[in-house]
Parts: sequence; structure tokens; C-alpha cells
Amino acid sequence: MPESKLDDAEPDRIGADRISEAEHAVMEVLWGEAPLSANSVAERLRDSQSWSLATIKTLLSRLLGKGALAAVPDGRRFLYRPLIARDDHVAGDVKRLVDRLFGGRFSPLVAHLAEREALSPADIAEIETLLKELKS
Amino acid sequence: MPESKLDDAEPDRIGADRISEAEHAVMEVLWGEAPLSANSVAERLRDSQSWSLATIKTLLSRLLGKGALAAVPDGRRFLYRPLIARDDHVAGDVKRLVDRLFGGRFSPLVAHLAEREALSPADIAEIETLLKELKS
DNA sequence: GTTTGACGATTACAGTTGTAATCGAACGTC
DNA sequence: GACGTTCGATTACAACTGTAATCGTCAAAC
Repeated sequence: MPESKLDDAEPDRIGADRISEAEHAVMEVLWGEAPLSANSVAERLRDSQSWSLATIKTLLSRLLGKGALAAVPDGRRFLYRPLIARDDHVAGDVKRLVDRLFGGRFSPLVAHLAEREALSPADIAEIETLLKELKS
Repeated sequence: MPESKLDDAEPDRIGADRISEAEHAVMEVLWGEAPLSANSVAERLRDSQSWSLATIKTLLSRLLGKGALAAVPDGRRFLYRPLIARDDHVAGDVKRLVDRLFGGRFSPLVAHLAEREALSPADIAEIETLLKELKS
């Protein structure tokens, strides 16, 4: 019964593994509300995605394997909870993009946003406020 | 035929295929200088990557297949040239990231940069200048 | 002209991702 | 206590990626 769980040699530095796009959608749910059962996660995803429950369970398993989630037993099932902070994950993704596309510098990113991605006046005002706060 | 262009946001067909990270490195070379032979591309990549020539040729082929490059015959070989503009590609990548991580809004991205990614005073000044120009 | 190189094309192969179906064990129901 | 239900776990499988090796061909050098 209790099979010895000594299968190690697993390099699990927290948050080291990349999180794929589908996995991210699952994480997003759990960052919003946790802990949740697989079924609850599926419920919250029902509107945005059309995945079978099986698919969501696969994604949960992979996220467990990647060390992005913890699963605490709750009766005969598990409740899942994020192990990595959303901000940390986002920071990694943003950094990779900025490194790849903008030589690791940020202002070119903003320049790009400015000329290509139609910043609304509200966006601009908001960003200026942010920057003003930063300087103080 | 009346174009009821009201439909949803289908992914743009031209150059719609995603460009992987390794492929991107090849594109980057050709965005900087084109047309180039496979060998020349390999030369320019020699410092930054440690790929065999065969690998680079594979990447060039895949990029051809994805419609991201054109190959014009030059004697017994080809010279490769980008078919998609760097800016367009970057815009797609940025948009996907912003959609995925920031609900499609830009100011949260800047907020994130501000609090996590250490914008330098120079960055801030540069960005403010950009925004000022945008408003005028 | 036959050998040697240089090319693109084809094939390889494992790891990741998207997307599931199926299996085996535990639970609740009659 | 047999039976369907419900979980997680295991297995599946194709597309995409990273990373090449090998094949067939054509030109250059003998």
C-alpha cells in the first residue's frame, strides 16, 4: 500500500520550470482563489475555456510536478494551492520577453507600446501617475 | 461580397505561425542584415549561440515553412530574407503577453515594471518623454 | 571526368504542450 | 456486498521545439 516514495533525483527548484499557456490559465484561477478542488477549478474555467475535466486534471498534475502547486488532501480528493506567487511568475515572463525583444531594456518596451499598441489617454494618465509616484 | 467584418478576433493569417525562441534568434540576425546565406547566418550566431550549422539550417527551413522568411536562389544556394517585419512580430508577442498576464491592459504592465523590474530614473525620464510626445 | 565539398532536403529523436481516455481504488447507494 | 460514481494516476498521441545526423545533388578542383 504505502509505496515508498523515494523516487528522488528530481530537481525541483521552486518555480524553476516554465509554466505553459494552458497551465497558466489554471494557475490564474488558483491565484484568484485557493485552495480549490480539481472540480472547482474546472468550474471557474468553464466560461473561459472548453476543456474537459480530464484535461484540467492533467494540467494540475503537471503543475504539481513543476512545483507550482501544492495539493493538500481533503477527504478522498485534493485541494490545490499555488506555491509560486503570481507576481514572481509574471516577473519572469516579462523579463524573458524584454530580454528577448528589447535587449533587456524597458523604455523600448514602452516606446513600442506607445507607437504600436494604442495607449488610451486613460492609460497614459495612469502611467504618468505611476511614474510620478515612483519618483517621489 | 459584403464583408461583414464584425466577427471575432481571428488570429491574423499572414505570418500567423508562432516563432519559437530558437527561431527568433535566427530572425533577429536577418532583421539586422538581409539577405544572408545559411552560412552567414551561422557566422553571425556563432558568438551568441552554440548551434551546429545543421541546426541553423533546420531553423531556416522551419521559418520558411512558417512563411516568416523568403529564400531567393543565389547560384547553388539560397539567400534568406525576412518576410515579416520585426515590429509586427514584436507587437504580436507583446500583445499575447499583455493579454495573458495583464488582462490586455497596458498600465498594469507598467505598474509591474515599476514595482518589480527596477526602472532606472533614466528609464522613467525616457518614458515620460515618450508619453508627453504621445499627448501632443 | 571522377572525387570532394558544400548545400538544401529528409529523417531522427527526445522533451514539452494541448487535449484527452482509461484504469484502479475508494465511496456512497440499494 | 455488488454497483455505479468519483477521484487521482497512468497512458495516449499528435504538434511543436531543440538539436542534430544523414542523404542526394551539383559544382569546384583535380
